[in-house]
Amino acid sequence: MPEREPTLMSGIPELVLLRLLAEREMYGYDIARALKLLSDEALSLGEGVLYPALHALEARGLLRSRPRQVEGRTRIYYQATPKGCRRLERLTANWRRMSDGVERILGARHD
Amino acid sequence: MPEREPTLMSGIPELVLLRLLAEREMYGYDIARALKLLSDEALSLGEGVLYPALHALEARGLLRSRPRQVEGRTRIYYQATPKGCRRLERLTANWRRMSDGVERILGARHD
DNA sequence: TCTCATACCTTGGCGCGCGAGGTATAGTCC
DNA sequence: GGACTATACCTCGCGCGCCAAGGTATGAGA
Repeated sequence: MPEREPTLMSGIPELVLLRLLAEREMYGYDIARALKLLSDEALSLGEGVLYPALHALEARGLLRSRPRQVEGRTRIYYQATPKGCRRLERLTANWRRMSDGVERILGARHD
Repeated sequence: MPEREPTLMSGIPELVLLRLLAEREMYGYDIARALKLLSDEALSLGEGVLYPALHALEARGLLRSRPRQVEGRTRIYYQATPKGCRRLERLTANWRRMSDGVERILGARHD
């Protein structure tokens, strides 16, 4: 299975989720709050993006989850696997490459 | 018609095309070469992206085209309209916002 | 009891990037 | 003349993945 690269762009959810979860365990609702805060609203993933993304990443072995009971509520904590961390490195490199490319085109005079 | 914003990401083709064509007239084949060169291969739009995108942008009134005969070949030159330029400004601002958001998340320690 | 915050989830639509494939002319090399 | 490359345009269909909308359930405070 060739593990297709995400196209040109989009794949931001995958990138940022792996980034957050490579550092510490978090649960869905928490992630949503953190993203909004950290990115100054720019990267708020709706729940219709967030949860399916988490499930898909787990199914691909990039995340691992465990449920925890906290104050009578069930939370599902996710965390990046080693495979997920390697994937994160690749995606980060892709992002930089692509982002630099856009900046070069936006920034320069081309006449 | 609310003229929907492109989602989270993706819309890079629209952004870079408008950027290039806001400055000077170019034709398809030329654009493809320029993008590869300027972005160091990172942003090479295949023809299956490029031409449909140009047509769509023209249909929306963001580009204007005129055919020219050069050395026995027909080239179709495109150029951004004023409306296209205004759109470019909006998209550029969106890109910065979103790009900064990603950088903030990639760059920081979150523990 | 009502509402708000917390916490999870699915479904359907559809935009759009992309690979693959198609047409045609001009020039070059043998 | 035939083959090949570069130039120059185009379309079609697949499918990924974003997103809005809607659904369930618990705990806390008014």
